[in-house]
Amino acid sequence: MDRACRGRKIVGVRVLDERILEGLARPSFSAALKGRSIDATYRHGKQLFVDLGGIMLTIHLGMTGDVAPLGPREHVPRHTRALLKLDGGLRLAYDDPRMFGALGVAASVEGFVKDRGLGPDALLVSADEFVSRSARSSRAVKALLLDQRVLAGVGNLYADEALFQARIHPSSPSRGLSGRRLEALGMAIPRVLQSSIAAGTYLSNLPEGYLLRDRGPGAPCPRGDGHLAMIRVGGRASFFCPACQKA
DNA sequence: GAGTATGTTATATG
DNA sequence: GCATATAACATACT
Repeated sequence: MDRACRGRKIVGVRVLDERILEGLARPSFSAALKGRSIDATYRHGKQLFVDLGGIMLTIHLGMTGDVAPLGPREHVPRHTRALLKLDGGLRLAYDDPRMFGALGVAASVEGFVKDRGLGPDALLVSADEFVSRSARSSRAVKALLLDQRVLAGVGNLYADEALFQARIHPSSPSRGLSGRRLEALGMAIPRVLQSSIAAGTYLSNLPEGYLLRDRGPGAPCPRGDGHLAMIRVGGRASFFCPACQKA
């Protein structure tokens, strides 16, 4: 998106379904964006920001959202909820079947992060900082990983992977874990995310030994320690190896 | 029709 | 007050 759109001017805004707008209505959203140029793009956790010089367009993809630059003849995706027309004939589609994502406007990245109480970015966080933010909680460690106020950017799948790599049972209360264990988890988080990026987010392209390459009930443990089990933690399906991730 | 799904948040319950 | 659980959002798929 940055490559395709940086330097372009927004010449038209079409909101096809107003329900994806967060905190403002169609007319003010369009007015805020129209005529502005895309200066830069930023990210904090799962939240995306498009710097329009003075204001930020905020984008969250939810579970099924996608931002797609479209060529002049290219078809608009089926569940496009908003369409930005850029100069030079380029269009940018926000496609989101389940509409769990959202578009909005914010004054700055810092302000947005503060307002939402988002934790540090999971890709950049140090193991020490992760440990200090999670060590004293009685909550299940997986619920902490998914709590964007503790750490911003880890979702259900990558939480499972990081816990597997650190050999931690997903429902362990984090305060019962040794400093060493928590530190191993803190180191696993950015490593897992980097691997996923390197794999183009295709789970089958992840390195050997990753649980996510075959995450399903009864799938073999990549370490050869039996097979995976599924439980619910924090309402989310959680796959783990009962043999190497002991409670 | 039931149940599931890579997310977040408001409300309910213990 | 705290933590956890559930519902809600909307669509696709098995």
